[in-house]
Amino acid sequence: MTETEPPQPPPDAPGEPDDIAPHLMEVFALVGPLYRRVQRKIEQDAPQQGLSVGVRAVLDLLREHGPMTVPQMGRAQSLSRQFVQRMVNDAAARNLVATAPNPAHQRSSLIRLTDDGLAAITAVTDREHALLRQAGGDLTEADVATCVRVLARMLALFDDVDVD
Amino acid sequence: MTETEPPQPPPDAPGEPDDIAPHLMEVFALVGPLYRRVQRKIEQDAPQQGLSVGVRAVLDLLREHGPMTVPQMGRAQSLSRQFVQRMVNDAAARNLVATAPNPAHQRSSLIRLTDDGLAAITAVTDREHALLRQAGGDLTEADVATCVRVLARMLALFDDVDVD
DNA sequence: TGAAGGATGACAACTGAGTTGTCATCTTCT
DNA sequence: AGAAGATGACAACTCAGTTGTCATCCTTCA
Repeated sequence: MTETEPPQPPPDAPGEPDDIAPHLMEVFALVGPLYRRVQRKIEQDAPQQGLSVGVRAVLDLLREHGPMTVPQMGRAQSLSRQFVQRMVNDAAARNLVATAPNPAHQRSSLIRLTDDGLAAITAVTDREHALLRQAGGDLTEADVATCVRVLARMLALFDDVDVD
Repeated sequence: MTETEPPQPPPDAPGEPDDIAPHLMEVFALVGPLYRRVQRKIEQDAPQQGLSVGVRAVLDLLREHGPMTVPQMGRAQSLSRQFVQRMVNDAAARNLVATAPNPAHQRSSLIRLTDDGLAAITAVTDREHALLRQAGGDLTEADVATCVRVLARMLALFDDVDVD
């Protein structure tokens, strides 16, 4: 980074020992740029597969969770049902996913990964694993676990923001 | 969250004790939804001020860093110069920022917060502080600091992704 | 059993963030 | 002085994601 200063939180009232709100603001400040760069990187990394972040998210979810319906995926990622549907349609057009009959629901079929889809998402995540291994450096698993905990906590805070 | 499962990283080769790459992938998985929800929340929270995330980022930067030029801000946030310029123009049209002559550069003037701008960004961040205080819960400052460290590390990884 | 109300798929229009491209002018470097 | 780079201005564009609407299907309950 060339000119990015570490954020200087405005001076605190020294009377409040663990008001962590300003520190959480730093997290926000980091999440924005990180999200943008990761998005750009994903596009750069997988132009041949033509995996948009949306399609990628769908494949990821299916690999981790097994076959699901479109609305289930939307809820799981707090994305609109319609958007997920569009991503699934995209993926289906490329033979990355296929529909399987849903025993529990006639109208809403299960979406599952095809072999092509599994190969595609595996290739992408393998590449990312390799990249992230470089990032490892001085970070311990505990550090990362803590980070995940903090982010999850913040995410939960915004849970009430609903969709659809 | 209703249906979000904790991500199940695909089984690892057990021979590598601290391959943290899969855990960093969890961070990715969290950053996306968090970014989206925060964005939505910012809009909801400040509709009266009409602060888009872009304008908000500009005001934030100016408050923390003092007057800067547009290209400096772009580099600091890894955003395109042109985009930042548009946000600054927006903000200037609402009298949230003003241009000051730049002693070091005739063409590229310094952008500074106006009183209105300071009031606006202060109001917004105060509201956010209040929100985040709720999130505090069982998180310690050390936790959050660790989180910031991890995110910063990941961000640095993507530093080469350049703009303009 | 038969509505009523909710969930789903399909399609379209829209917003907002952010980029890319281009050109003219201004600065800086040699 | 001249070349190369930085800046402002403006426009076109992409991409993520939402909102709205309608018709069909599923579920529940009186």
